[in-house]
Amino acid sequence: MYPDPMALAQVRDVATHAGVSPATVSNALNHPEKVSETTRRRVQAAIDELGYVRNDAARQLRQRHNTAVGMIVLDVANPFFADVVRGAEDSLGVHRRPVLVGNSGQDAERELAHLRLFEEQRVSGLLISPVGDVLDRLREISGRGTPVVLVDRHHGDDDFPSVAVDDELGGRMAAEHLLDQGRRRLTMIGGPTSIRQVAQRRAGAQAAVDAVAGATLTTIDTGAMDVESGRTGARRLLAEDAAARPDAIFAANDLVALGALQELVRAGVRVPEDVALIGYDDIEFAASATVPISSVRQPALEMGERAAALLVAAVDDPDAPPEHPRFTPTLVARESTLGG
Amino acid sequence: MYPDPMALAQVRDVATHAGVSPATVSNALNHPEKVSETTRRRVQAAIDELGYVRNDAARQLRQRHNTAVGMIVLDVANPFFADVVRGAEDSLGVHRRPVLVGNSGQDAERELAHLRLFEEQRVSGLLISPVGDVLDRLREISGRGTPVVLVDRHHGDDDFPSVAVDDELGGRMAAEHLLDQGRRRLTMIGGPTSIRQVAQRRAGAQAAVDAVAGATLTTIDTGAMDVESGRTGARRLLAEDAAARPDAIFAANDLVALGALQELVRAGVRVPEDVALIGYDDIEFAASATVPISSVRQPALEMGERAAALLVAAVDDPDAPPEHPRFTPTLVARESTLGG
DNA sequence: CTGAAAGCGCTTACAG
DNA sequence: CTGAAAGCGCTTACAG
Repeated sequence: MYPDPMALAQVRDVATHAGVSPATVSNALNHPEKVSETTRRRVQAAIDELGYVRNDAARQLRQRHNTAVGMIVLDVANPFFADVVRGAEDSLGVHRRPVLVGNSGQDAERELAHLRLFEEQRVSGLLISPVGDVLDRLREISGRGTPVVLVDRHHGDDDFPSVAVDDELGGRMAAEHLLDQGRRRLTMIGGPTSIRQVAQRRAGAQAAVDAVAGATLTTIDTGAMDVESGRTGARRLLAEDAAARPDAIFAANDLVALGALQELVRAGVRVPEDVALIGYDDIEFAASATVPISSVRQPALEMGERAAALLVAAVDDPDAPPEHPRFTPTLVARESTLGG
Repeated sequence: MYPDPMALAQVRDVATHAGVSPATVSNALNHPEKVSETTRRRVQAAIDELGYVRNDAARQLRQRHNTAVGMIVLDVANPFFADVVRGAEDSLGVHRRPVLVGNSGQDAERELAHLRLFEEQRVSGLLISPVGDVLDRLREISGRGTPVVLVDRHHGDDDFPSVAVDDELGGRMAAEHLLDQGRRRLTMIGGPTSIRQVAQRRAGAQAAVDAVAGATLTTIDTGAMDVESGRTGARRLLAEDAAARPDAIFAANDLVALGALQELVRAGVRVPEDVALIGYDDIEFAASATVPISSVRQPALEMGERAAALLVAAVDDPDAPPEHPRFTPTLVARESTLGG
């Protein structure tokens, strides 16, 4: 079906060219200390001359070991996850492990496809921030020998290590901050609520609201968590009766907050005077928005680094008890919630 | 060195379990039309029961063909490239080709490492926006049979297809817009200038400035193109004598523009009254900045889609003459350059 | 429609 | 330090 790649040089060609055996070529490449200086140089010269490029599939098949690590994230276009990935890459780079990144885009099917692909590739480990209901699937994969580390998520009964931030606490911090500013009619924008992060942040906010008499929390489920969803959510909110309108918005993440802000500004609604606005993640762009956006900060880089470290530990010792480090979110108050 | 993965089920186990031969298992999986309905179901049942997961390395070795495509981008954390990747993924997904993304992070060494890894993996093609001086390297790779498509770059004498935007035109548009607003002392912030995009945008801006008597263009080379570089660049600019200060900034991309804006606002410099500011790429966050930032828009999604299409075409017919579609940038004027 | 045999391109014991 | 032989787990002609 596809054109045959032209005849590439193989170990045996290199061997012939250098006047040694294939085994020696392989040793020169993989165990240089086993080969004499002279031979090594002759082999290298032959490699350069022939433009030999090792076939990784054959190598992996024989070695029964793939150094690469697979990473599946909710949304690569979200700067928060971009930073988590960067943290993992930095950490794994030290161990000379390439990171293959798969983007689920909050789509459960794409998530499954990536899981399958990575397992077929026999990656040495898997880092994942799950969208769908894949815990059973992950248990199977892990049971077959591929270590799994959960990123940005933790179940009490998890069989695998995880790195998480206390989302319930974060949600509570966001809501308490809004309440402290005198706001009482809160709305949360984001979704889908089936995503654990969203549900937990909402639960935390609900707890804070319940503790204050007369305070309320409603929800606008946008089904996604990008800038466009923020715009949609804000539009739905603006369609409501102005009198009943909330006086504070808790956006499930900063992308949503940015979209909501755009729409509010366009509609002439003043932030924070008419509506206070707080986001989540504290991505770089929150601070430089039209109105600088308050946010609940998560340590993205550190989370990625730590997750990678847990994975390397699990690869080295599959029987070690799983750790579940938990990071604490911090509130970053800016103009969008202050001085309203 | 690493713990042996436990004995996973293999085709022969599935075959035994289903009471057929390994060849039939393989056919059931890869050429279902060659296998009877009953047999196919028995095989599938055995697969499910044993939790068989195909070994991709063995498959690839035998098939001599990898469907995956490798993509190397300058900076995954830049929303512009995130969109280019998304465009490529959308387009390649239709052809059922997974995209493996490698991030060079504007680092020539990481770029080479990814090139080597992808070629060893025998990816069916390579999409790359090059950082370093890798054209010779790419010619070798392409000569060995891996089709290469250049993204966001075009050399007149390229042996491979490419997708590009006219950066010189974009640079000229940015500068002309600033000049039209009555600005005369322009500064470009970005870098390194060794990156072709930066050099060409600058050349275009220079041409525009040269056409206007009394207009000048200076450069602040920041060595990188992220938000932090924008801050650094603006700080260096603010350290200059206020009288000699430029009245307009052309940031090499929007991340740099956002960083510069942050620093200017902090220093109490008014945008656009004291200094006009224009960026490049028109990422989503430019429009929602403290002061909405003017920008030169590049069609990121379309570029990714088109590049992927060219790659698929090159895979299907390696001897087709390379195409070099070129997109036209468009100016998006916002508050940061208007009404100063 | 099904199966026996060969082979993809490496690396790994093992013997020398 | 070097090489002959075996084998990693699949898929592909080919024969039946």
